[in-house]
Amino acid sequence: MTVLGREFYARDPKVVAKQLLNKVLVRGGRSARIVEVEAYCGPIDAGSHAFRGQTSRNATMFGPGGGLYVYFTYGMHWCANAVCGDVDEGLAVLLRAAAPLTGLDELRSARGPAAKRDRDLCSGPAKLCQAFGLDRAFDGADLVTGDRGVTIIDDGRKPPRRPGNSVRIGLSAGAEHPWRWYVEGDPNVSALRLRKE
DNA sequence: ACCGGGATGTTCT
DNA sequence: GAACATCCCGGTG
Repeated sequence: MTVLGREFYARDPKVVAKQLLNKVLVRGGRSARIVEVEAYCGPIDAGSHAFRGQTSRNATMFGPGGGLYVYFTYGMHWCANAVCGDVDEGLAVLLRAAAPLTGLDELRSARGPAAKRDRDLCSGPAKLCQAFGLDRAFDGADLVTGDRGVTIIDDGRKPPRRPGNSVRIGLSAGAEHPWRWYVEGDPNVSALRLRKE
């Protein structure tokens, strides 16, 4: 039961992404096992918010690894990333889905009536944020120090030896990169929808 | 089950 | 003014 340290995040996000599978996101009494992630690789990645350089929106991505980058999208949703690498690199891993472990009542009440089954609580990046109450107020929090009460821990379960892999979901630019990984067979992994052209 | 469309507002062109 | 790292609901098979 150890909190992931700075050195865990200070690497290539494609490596960090795979290593984050089966780690546990914690906020207070709420916790869930991470089962689906995507890597976003800065200036070389047309699908990344960091592709066109630093702005006020994505500033957290350019901070040190271990930061929590929370952004607003589609007019109503929040998504959370673990920042990777070093200062000014603009690298991150999007937390896409998780398997609820503890604090189920809190997760349910935060998600509302649309979440009928436990697998509806955290089976998508915006659902996960809603379930954990992550919004603008958490952008820039430090996962390493547990700043603002959010952290990621290792409870001893190893990442899958052979994770599922695909292109990333919902992108137009950068859609060719196969930088999504997930725990094969987990019911909380979000549905793979192909983007209409 | 698998589609299609609407909600909703910030960000960048 | 368009795009957007999404979700939910109501149609149809």
